[in-house]
Amino acid sequence: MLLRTPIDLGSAIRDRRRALHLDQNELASQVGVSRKWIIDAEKGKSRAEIGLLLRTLDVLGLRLSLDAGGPIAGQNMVPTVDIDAVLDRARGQP
Amino acid sequence: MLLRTPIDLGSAIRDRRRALHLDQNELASQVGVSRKWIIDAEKGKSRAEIGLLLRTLDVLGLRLSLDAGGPIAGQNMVPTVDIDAVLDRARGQP
DNA sequence: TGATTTTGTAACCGATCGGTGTCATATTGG
DNA sequence: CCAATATGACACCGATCGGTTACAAAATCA
Repeated sequence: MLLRTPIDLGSAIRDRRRALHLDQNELASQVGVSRKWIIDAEKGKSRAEIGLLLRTLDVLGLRLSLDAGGPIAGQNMVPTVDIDAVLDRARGQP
Repeated sequence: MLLRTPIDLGSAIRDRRRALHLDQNELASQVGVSRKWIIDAEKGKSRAEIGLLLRTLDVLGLRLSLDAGGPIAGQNMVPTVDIDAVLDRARGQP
């Protein structure tokens, strides 16, 4: 699943918690946070701490992976060329 | 790349920022945060807000994906069986 | 249906956030 | 070498965090 917003993350947490048949209290105590925090996180709180979120995903058996946005769906097309190398080569041949 | 800790995330942010030849000020203004925040985030601050982090990854053209931990490296082996279905079936045959 | 469990909301609190500004220390370029 | 740029660290501030407690609403189940 692709994560774009905190709401995506919250939904994933809630779905996974339910799939594992855990209530908010169980999850909270396993993660080491209050039930209030779980509620907010599942609502997609944008100011939630990354550390607590990572611990939550770990407890839920969810893995986060990071990679450069592909050219297909990428709204951030980034060239792979090494600009410095290109310039250095250009300067070497005046 | 696999993300386990906020430090992993911070390193990825720094590496990507440098690969794009952005300084901390450039990145900060594009993300809409202070340079102080970029410094802390790259250091792997565990209490950084998820919302700002997601915006940062977006600016850097990095994508986050989430999936259930596989059985190979998984320290959280979770059975796929639907316990409720199993129990319902058991009750159906007394 | 009634009883139990689960979930949502609110107020209060100390702790910590992120922004701003400044200065010192690398690091880079000529 | 010096100058310019980039990075790190610090103090100060208002805003907001997450924890706690309590109560109400909703969902679940016999």
